[in-house]
Amino acid sequence: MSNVRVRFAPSPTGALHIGGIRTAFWDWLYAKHTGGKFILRIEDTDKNRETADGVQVILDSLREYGLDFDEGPGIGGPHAPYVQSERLPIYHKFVEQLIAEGKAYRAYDTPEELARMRENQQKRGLPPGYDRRHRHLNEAERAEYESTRGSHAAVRFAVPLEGKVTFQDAVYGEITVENRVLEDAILLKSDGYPTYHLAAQVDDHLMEISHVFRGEEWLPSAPLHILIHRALGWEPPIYAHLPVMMGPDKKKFGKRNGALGALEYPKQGYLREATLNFLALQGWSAKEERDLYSVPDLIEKFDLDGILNRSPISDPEKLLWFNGQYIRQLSLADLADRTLPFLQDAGLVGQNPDAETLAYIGQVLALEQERMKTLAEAPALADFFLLADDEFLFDEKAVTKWFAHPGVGNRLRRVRSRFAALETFDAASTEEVVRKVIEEFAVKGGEVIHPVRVAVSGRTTGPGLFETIEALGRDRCLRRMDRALGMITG
RNA sequence: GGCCCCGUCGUUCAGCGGUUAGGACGUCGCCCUCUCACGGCGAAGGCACGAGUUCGAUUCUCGUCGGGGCUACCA
Repeated sequence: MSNVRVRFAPSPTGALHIGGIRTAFWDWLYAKHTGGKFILRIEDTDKNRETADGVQVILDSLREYGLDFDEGPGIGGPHAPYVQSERLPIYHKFVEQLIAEGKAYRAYDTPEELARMRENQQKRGLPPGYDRRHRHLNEAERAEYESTRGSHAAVRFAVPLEGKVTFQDAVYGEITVENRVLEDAILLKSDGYPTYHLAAQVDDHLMEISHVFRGEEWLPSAPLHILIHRALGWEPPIYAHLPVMMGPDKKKFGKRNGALGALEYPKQGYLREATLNFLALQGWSAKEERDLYSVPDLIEKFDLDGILNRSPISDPEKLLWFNGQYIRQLSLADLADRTLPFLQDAGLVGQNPDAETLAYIGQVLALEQERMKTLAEAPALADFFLLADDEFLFDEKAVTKWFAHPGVGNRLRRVRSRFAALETFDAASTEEVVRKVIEEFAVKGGEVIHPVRVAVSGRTTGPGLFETIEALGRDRCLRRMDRALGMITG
C-alpha cells in the first residue's frame, strides 16, 4: 500500500478543457502506477465565475474518459466534504489562527483604493503590488478601520520580509525565490470565501495529499504556498508543476486557439483511448521511441521522471493519426457500437435498427474502418450504402469523368445483364464477370471498373469495388446500374 | 517593466562529452492496387547564436537572442 495521494482540483467554471483532462489523467495514472489514491476536489471559491452545471460537467468529463476517483463529491471519503464551499468554517479557523499568531492580518482596503495604488505605482514605474499599508497599523488605526470597514475586511498573509524559499519541484528541480518578491496575498476574501492560496493549502494538508500536480502557471506562487504551509506548522506536499499545453499559435491552449472542451472530442468522433494516448504524450515521455500506449501500458510506465519541463504545442494532426490507429484496432462489434450514434444523427439509420440492419452496418463498417480517421466521418464515407437506390447522390465530377466515355453504356449494360444472371452473387463472382467483360471489349480495366463503381456508389473513391458490390447485394446494384444507365451519354 | 521557467527537424519525443544526431506526425517520392485508404520502402528537414570549460561539445558554464508563465479580494 502506497502513501501516494494525488488530487485533481478544478473549478466549476464551465467546460473542462482538454488540458484539464491531461492533468486529471496524469494524476490518475500516477495514483494507479503507485497504488495510491486519486481524489477529486471542487474548488468553488469564486462565486462570480461559477457556472450552474460546472460540477456536473467535471463529473461527466471524468467519467467520459474513465478517470474514476477514490474520494470526492458524490462518493465521499475520510476527508469529506470535497467541495470547498462546504468547508468554509475550516478555512476560517486556520485564518484566525494565523491572525492570532501575527502571520496574517486584516486589510481594509477597498477595491478602489487598491486600483488607485496600482495606478500610482504604474505611473511611477514601480512594480505593481500591495504595499502592505495595513500590515502594521497601530491599535487606534486598526480600531478605527474595524469600526468603519470591519465587515468587509480581507485577510492577507504576512510574508516574511526577509529570507528566501527553496524547494524541489518534481519537474523543474530546485527553485529558489526571495521572499521580498512575494506579495502579501489575500487569504480570505471580504465575502468570507478563501482564495486558492489558502484553501488549496489547507485542503492539501488536511486531505493528506502527497503530490500536487498542477499547471506551470502556479510555479511563481509555489513559494507562497510553501510559506503558508510552514506558517501553519505543516510540511508542504511534493509539487510537480506541469508544462502548459500550447495551441498552434504557441499560446496557452484554450478555447481561443482551438482547444475543445473535454466532452467535445467524443462528439467529434475521437475515441477516448486515442485522446488519452495523445494527452499522455503532451509533455511526458517514457524515454523511448514509441507513440502507441494503451492505458495499462501508461499505468505501468508513467512516472514523475518522464514529465518534461517545456511546453508542447498541441498538434491536431497527430491526434487524428492516433484516432485512426485506434479505430483500426477496434473489433467490428465495438466499432459498430460506437459509430451507430453518428449514423443515426446523420439520419442514415433509424433509432431502433433491427438485427438485419445492424448486420448490414457491420458489413459496411468493415469496409470503411481503414479509411476512418474519426467516427464522425462515417456518415460521409458510407452514406451511399445506407441511402435508397434513387436517393444517394452522384458526384458530378465522377459522372462527367466516367459516364461520357464512348461505349461505356454498352459495357455497363453487359455487366448488368451478367450480374442479373449470376447464380451466386458475391465479390468473387462479380469480379469474374467484370474481368470477363473487360476482356471481351478489349479495354483497360478501369474503363469498366470505374464506371461500375460510379454507378453503384456515385463516387470514384471508396472500398474495393467487388466488396462494395457484395455488401450492396444484387437488387440494389441492378437498380443503381439502371439509374446510372439513364444518365449515360457515352 | 519586474520575477520565474524553457530552447534538438515544421510539430513532438529520444539523446544525457566522442553518434553517419534516432523514432513518430506532417510533407514529398516509390511499391502494393480497380479508386480512396491501409500497409511497406525511401527522401527532404534540426542541435537559436556567441563566448568559455575540455583533447573533444547537441550534451557542462555564462551571456545574447527567442518563446512561455506569473505579476487580481480568478483559479
